[in-house]
Amino acid sequence: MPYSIGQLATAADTGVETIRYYERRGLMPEPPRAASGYRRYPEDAARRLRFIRRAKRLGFTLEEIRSLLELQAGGQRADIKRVAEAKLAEIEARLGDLQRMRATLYDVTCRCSGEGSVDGCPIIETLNDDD
Amino acid sequence: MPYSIGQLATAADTGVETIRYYERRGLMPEPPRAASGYRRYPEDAARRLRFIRRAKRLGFTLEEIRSLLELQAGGQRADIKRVAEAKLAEIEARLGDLQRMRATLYDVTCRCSGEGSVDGCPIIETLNDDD
DNA sequence: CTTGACCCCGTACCTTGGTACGGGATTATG
DNA sequence: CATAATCCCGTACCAAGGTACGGGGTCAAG
Repeated sequence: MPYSIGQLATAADTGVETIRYYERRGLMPEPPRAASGYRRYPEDAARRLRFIRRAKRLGFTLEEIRSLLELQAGGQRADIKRVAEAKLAEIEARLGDLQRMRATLYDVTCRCSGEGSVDGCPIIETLNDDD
Repeated sequence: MPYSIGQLATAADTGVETIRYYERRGLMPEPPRAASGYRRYPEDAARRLRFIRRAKRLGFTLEEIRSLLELQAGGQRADIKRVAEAKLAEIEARLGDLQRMRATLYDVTCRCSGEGSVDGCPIIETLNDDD
């Protein structure tokens, strides 16, 4: 007994609009239709939606997830690994950026007494000083 | 001798459109105009643009920068510090998210041999397994 | 004094990941 | 069988931070 789009949305804890959006983006295959035009999803559709959600949590974009799903259905393990390693590198780069931001913000908030006028506030001075 | 918007853009290494956008967003004050309607920027306009760029590099949004600029021109140091501490907390939260992503991605790419078909690929299995 | 570079303004467009709206058809419930 | 819930489709809208475009006015050099 196939799912309607609403039942699938409930089963996968997502929105109907989201499923239709994923279909437009090529992440969900176009399902067969009833005579009325209603989408009829097979059992494994919910599994695919969960795959998408987990991949999102790992930082993959929808476009990347689309290609992971393609590779899952007919690619080499090496291709998958390449995609994952690229994402790992990207995340490490973002981590580096954020760590630099944190270091500066931490330094600057520690040095700010939090009392008095803004004149001489180390936070403002840091933003005004040359790099 | 005041800057034209193009000269200011060159001096601050930004785009003309960006300056006009910052003006609309309330980050740059509306400058006096020549009789022709051309904007005439005072000397310190470039300094303000550099302030904005540095604040962006620390992770502040334009809206937050707008309020930092307001506070700079008449606030208490405590207000500045509150804004900076909130941003620090936000960045630390994002760091936590990214570190969790990195840990999983690192684990999963290490466990993937990178050879053979996708069947049994630990990356794909991780994405298919229950949380 | 003409030509090109610059400036004006308003508006549309871009990315990413959806969400909302509206009008019309269908299905499920009481 | 009437009515509510669900579904269809296309399109518009949201955040954020800009970028691009088009039609027209202005300024500087040759």
